[in-house]
Amino acid sequence: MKRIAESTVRRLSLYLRFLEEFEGRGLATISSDELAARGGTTSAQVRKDLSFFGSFGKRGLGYAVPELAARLRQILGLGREWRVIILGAGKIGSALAQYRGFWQRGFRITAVYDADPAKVGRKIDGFVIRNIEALERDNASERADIAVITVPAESAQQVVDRAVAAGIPAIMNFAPVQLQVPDDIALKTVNMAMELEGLSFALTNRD
Amino acid sequence: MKRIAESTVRRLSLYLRFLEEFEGRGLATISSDELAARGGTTSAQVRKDLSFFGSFGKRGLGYAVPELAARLRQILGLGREWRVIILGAGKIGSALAQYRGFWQRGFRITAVYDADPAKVGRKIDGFVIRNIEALERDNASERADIAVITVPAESAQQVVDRAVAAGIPAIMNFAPVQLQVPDDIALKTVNMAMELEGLSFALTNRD
DNA sequence: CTAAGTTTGTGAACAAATTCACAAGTACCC
DNA sequence: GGGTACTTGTGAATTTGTTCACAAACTTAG
Repeated sequence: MKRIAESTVRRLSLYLRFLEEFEGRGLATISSDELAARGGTTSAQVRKDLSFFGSFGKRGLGYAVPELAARLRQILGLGREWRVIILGAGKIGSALAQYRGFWQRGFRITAVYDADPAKVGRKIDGFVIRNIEALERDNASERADIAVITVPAESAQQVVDRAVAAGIPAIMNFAPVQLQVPDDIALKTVNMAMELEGLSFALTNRD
Repeated sequence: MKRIAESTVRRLSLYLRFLEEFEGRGLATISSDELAARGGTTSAQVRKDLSFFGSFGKRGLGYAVPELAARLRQILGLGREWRVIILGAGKIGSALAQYRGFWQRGFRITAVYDADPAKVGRKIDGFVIRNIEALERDNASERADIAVITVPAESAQQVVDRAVAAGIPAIMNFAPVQLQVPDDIALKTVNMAMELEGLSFALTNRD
């Protein structure tokens, strides 16, 4: 298959969200124009994005809402459950552990780890915080799909190295650093400081 | 000035982080090659990014670390303090209110709001949670620069509408929805569900 | 002062992503 | 059944972003 741009994947994710909303309202079909208006893009963009994966619409009519939603879920790999562990039981890690929105889309948090002996053994939302020293051993049997990194910047690289060594194939990084991982590991970084600086730039350089 | 791509701004932010690290180690100069290696890009990209704003280097030598850092801070608008309010005192909002990393870069959290009467009046990290009904009134005198939206998806649009009506010119959105704002308002959305779906896609469609 | 060795800044070439534009289907009405 | 009104799917055109490649400028050594 042709390589798919990251921006395309993000938009598919958006489209799916809208489709689910329409599905809830019981609408049967939707046009690329309606999807586009909702997502702040153009109808041509919507059709091009979908065309990478096949042709799902009916000319003159549009797309069948439940079918397109099902196809997008399949494309995005949301037809299964993903096992997610959280590394770092600080403020952000704890907040994510308690966030219900993930469960809904098939992302199951299966464990929370921390390096601080004072935190290990305590509970967050039903999870007993485990010692990060046990990560490799635990993961030999528990096999997580995604590790969420919420440790301080200073220790993020060594924690991600451990996660990779333990065989975890995807990393979602919240630490404000650029992490190095092997090519075959999927990595996404959410850097709030960088986003704020983007706003700072926009506010400073507007006409 | 020519329009600057968002990707360029993100990289400037990265470069600045590295420069500050180098500054801390007392290094006097750095080449575009060294900066590039650190940020996972190319030296040509670094030079092109900087060239939009002027020419800061010395041929044969590289860039003076403290000077380039200062220029980048100026370009990104980090030479001043930004007043930030948090709208939504749930798990994520509270975690952000307590996060120290923002302060360091000049983003000062000045207030936390919530709509839930049970939360209003309580304290988070020294901030008394205010009633969101008071937003417009408060902001007439307090004039925040950036509003961080951490309310549930259902109420995010109405909250952002209020923030815009109150005269806040920049929005950082953590609610998992696509917000509509006027053209002259700066908006960044961090959607964790979407990032996770990106990882799901990567894990599903790798060779 | 000259020669050798670096490294910047930038137009030009290239690649990637988006938008255009239109033929080819489909539905609906009379 | 024929005509009208829509809407998709997709090559081609355009725009945007990245990489190349090299002259110009500077440093250092002798």
